[in-house]
Amino acid sequence: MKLTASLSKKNSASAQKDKGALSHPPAIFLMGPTASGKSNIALEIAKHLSVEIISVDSAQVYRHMDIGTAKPSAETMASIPHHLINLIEPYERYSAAQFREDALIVMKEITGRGKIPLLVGGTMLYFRALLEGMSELPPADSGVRMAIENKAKNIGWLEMHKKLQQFDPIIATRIKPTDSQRIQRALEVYYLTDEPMSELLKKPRHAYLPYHVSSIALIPDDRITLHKHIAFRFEKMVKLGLINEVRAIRNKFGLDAEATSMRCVGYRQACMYLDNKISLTEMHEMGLAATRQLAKRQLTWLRSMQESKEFNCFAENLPKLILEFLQEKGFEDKNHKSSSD
RNA sequence: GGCCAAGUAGCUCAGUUGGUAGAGCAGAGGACUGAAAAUCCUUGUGUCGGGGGUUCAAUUCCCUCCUUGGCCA
Repeated sequence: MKLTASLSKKNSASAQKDKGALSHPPAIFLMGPTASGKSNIALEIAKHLSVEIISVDSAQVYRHMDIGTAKPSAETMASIPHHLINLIEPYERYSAAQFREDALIVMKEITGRGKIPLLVGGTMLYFRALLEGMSELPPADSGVRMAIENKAKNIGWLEMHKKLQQFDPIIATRIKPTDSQRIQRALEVYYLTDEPMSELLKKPRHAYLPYHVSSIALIPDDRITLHKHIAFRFEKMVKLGLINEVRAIRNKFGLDAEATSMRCVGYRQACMYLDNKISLTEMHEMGLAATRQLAKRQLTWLRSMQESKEFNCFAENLPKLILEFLQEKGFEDKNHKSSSD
């Protein structure tokens, strides 16, 4: 129960940016690894501020995937507006770029209603896409991707990497010959645009975010406690019927283990179990490990973002401290509006 | 109680014809531009169950004890 750090890196540039940003409407970012208690804090904030919640979560965009993605309950969603949840079917595709687009629209709508957008989630790439924008690159093209994949099946990704080296040596040094996914993307961009991806990345990004953002990161100061929360939550999901949920989705849509949605933590392991690849015990163990690894990667993101930005970190689930922090930032409690300042 | 097998990294197990040991998984750290809950990189010293013996040298061979399985009583 303590504040680990309240870093606010104030260089002249960011101070200047702040001044300009004052005219912008406010927005709150609440980030944290899985099972860190983001949702509860968000609800606590919602009791005091006029907010609408935007989910920043690459798994909650899928419909029917409720248990394993820890979606808020129907009651919660009814009592306070939630956005960017249940957008697509499990066989469809979403992306960071799509998120940025969607989030900007929803944020504008919320602001238009005189409310504050509260962005809550653990998909740090999405947060970054929103904050820093994305380069102008072509969207995924399933035809091109399939062609690349088929070629790779024949000659192997190492050879594909060598190809990439010819088209775009700069990006090829950045991408490891083992990183099939990024090799595929870089080749895809080249085939679609006839330009090396590294050139396209040099051009200025669309980074416009007309909001005065206050960022909060929930960083548990004790990994063991986080792991306990993760274990507790995963077991709960299994008890609630995670495996049945996965079975139903696969029956309904005929998805195989290759589907992006079925690669989500928990879903992937449930698929392996349903395909008789692993036992039930192994499903538990592997699901837990995958969740821990996800949390670790999310924390890596948070640490690296912490170094580059104004960023306020809280150790534990401390609604009170966070509300105080938000009040310092100028947010007024809706329950006693006139009293403050 | 008798016989057999096994005890080596957090876990599962290799291995050393005697020169103090290494894989997978887990864990930790990192990268990250339309799949990101994805994809990928780096990272392995541990009384080789305890004690004793043989030996220049034992985790390895011998004896003994302990523990855990299995079989027989």
